Amino acid sequence: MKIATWNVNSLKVRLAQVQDWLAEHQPDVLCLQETKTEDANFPFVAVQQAGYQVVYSGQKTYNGVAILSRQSATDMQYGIPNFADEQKRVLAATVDGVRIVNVYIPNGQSLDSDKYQYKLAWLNALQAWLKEELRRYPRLALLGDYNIAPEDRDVHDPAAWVGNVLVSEPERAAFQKLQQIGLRDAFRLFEQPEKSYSWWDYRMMGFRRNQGLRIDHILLSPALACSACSIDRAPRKLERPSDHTPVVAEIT
DNA sequence: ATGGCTTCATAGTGAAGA
Repeated sequence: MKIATWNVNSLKVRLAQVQDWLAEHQPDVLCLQETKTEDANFPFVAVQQAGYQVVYSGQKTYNGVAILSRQSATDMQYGIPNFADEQKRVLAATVDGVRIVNVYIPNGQSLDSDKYQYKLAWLNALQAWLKEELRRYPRLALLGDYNIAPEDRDVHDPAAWVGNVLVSEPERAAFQKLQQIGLRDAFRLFEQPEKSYSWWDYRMMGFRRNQGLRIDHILLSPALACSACSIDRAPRKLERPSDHTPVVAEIT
């Protein structure tokens, strides 16, 4: 089963790229973040014509998540249970016996921002929920834009990023806490090229100079075996790309 | 250099992203 995650930074702008990517890679599941699309405007006909079913939870301007799947999704969960949040950042569903949890974790903006406190509280609620969810669904995959670079090797210039969101110690601790409840970083189960990133700043020719971060991840529960995991840089080279690129894993 | 791009909502710029 091939599963993937991609922050598209507006599904409206990136729809043709998503269609092309689906046709080329034929994933069983594709989790999208930052669709920035209200549910009433979701392009579900285009997705259906590409051969996929889809569930989505979106809003105007910001956030928005969707799960595209070959087989139908069941037992949908919108948002983190018992965690009040206007922002559409979480969508879970079961596909082919695998619990797919699609997350767009808050950015945090800066360490002194209220949004950073929101991010840490959000991560705490996510971890508490997933601990329960793993009991209900031993076969679980957590995919999405985490807005956390787990280690210095996931950062093009760690010294330049000190004191920034995405790399701070509390954020990395939250990531490790997800690993402590059993989730494994699929990407790090395999030998990978050095300087592997999933996001590059639009500015300063970030992609051309490979000044990026690895902040999009696929975490897998112990019950899921994984035979491959890679980052697909190709869509980042297209005209009008998303600043993120897809991460793909093959699980059984 | 608190910039630099891109998106959205909006109708000239501002917020937000990472």
